[in-house]
Formats: sequence, structure tokens, C-alpha cells
Amino acid sequence: MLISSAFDLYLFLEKQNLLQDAPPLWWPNAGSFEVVVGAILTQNTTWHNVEQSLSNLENYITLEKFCLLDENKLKEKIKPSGFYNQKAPRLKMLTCKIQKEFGSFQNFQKNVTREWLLAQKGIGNETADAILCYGCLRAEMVVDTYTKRLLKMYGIEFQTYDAYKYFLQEGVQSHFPISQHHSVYAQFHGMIVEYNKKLKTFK
DNA sequence: GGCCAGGTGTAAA
DNA sequence: TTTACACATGGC
Repeated sequence: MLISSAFDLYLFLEKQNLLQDAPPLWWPNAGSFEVVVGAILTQNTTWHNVEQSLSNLENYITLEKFCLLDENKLKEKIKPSGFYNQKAPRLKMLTCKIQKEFGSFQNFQKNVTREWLLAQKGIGNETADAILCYGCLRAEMVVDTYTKRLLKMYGIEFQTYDAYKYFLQEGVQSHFPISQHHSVYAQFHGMIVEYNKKLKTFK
């Protein structure tokens, strides 16, 4: 299988039926506040561990309730997903700031910018795009280490995060109408993650 | 028992 | 502006 463009990769992954058991936009509960929490918790951590933490938090996953949660209590609840001493204060700071500056999660979805997210402690390129794509339903594609590794297998490499992102988005933009860009980005990244999981089970 | 996971921030060169 | 390292749990 020769892959020389992002669209080739998309078609290749699509043939594998990787998302048949996944939600439509791949990320669980896309479009909800839970995505913001999950995006931070999953940093350098398996989704399986994040699910334990989210389950511990089930009664607190709204913007309003989350801000009222005691930081030490939050640490306890997110222990299964690791790095809790840094993720807890960062989550607390982030969610309270969303509450204070945007008033509601709906308003945050509509008005937050990538620059605003990147200025928050604990949010880098990948987490910012995950929150924008799956939390705010914006047409922003996520690039992760899997993506870079996969492209490298086909001899495709770039220097910066943005270069990867634009390479992938361009491949989608040139073959889909603008109305479909968001859902295709969301599924494209999802397929890349699932494909890597699948590869691992064969080892 | 070692390695890795749906990364990020910081300090030092 | 790059590189090295800390952060932490759970699965294989």
C-alpha cells in the first residue's frame, strides 16, 4: 500500500472499519464538558485509566459542579489516570477560568480561541485541538505521537506540530466540502488512534 | 521487571 | 531553540 498524501492515509484507514464500535465523532460524549476533563486526564495516559477517573467523577462532570470540587478530593478521584498532583490543580484552574470568563460551557464552546486555550497551564497543542475538535465541535484536527509515528513509516516527517496539522487538514479539505471537515477530522484522528491499538494487539 | 500510554512545563545547555 | 527530565498509575 503506497501512501504519499494525507488523503491516501485517510482512505487506507477507512477501509479497516476501525470506528464501527465507536461513537459518531469517536470521542465519547463529544460536545460535552466531559471532553475538557478527559482531554487533560488522558495526557500521556491510556484511555482505560481515564475511564476509571471519569467514573469516579460521574456526579461532578458539569462546569458548575467541577469548580466547587475540593482540590484534594479531586486528586483522589483522578488517581487512576496518573500525574494527579499536577492534573488536579491545572483542571481546577482551567475550569474555574472557563466559568469566570465565559460564564457557561455553551458560551465557551462558541467563543473560546485556540490562543486562549494554549495560554492555560496544562494545555499544549494536542490538548487544545482535542478540546476544540471534540469539546467545541470545531474543524481543528488533533495530531498526536501516533500520527507522527505512522506518517514516519511512510517517510513523511515535519518539524512542527502545525506542519503536521496542516498537512492532514489539507488532505481532507481538498476532497471534502467544508461542511464535512469537522466530522472528517474527528474521525481521521480517531482512526489513527484505533489503528495503533490494533497494531499493538497483533504484536 | 521494564516499558509504554490519546503530553506538558520547566530548567539548563 | 533544542534537549532532558519530572510527573504517576495500570496493563502487558
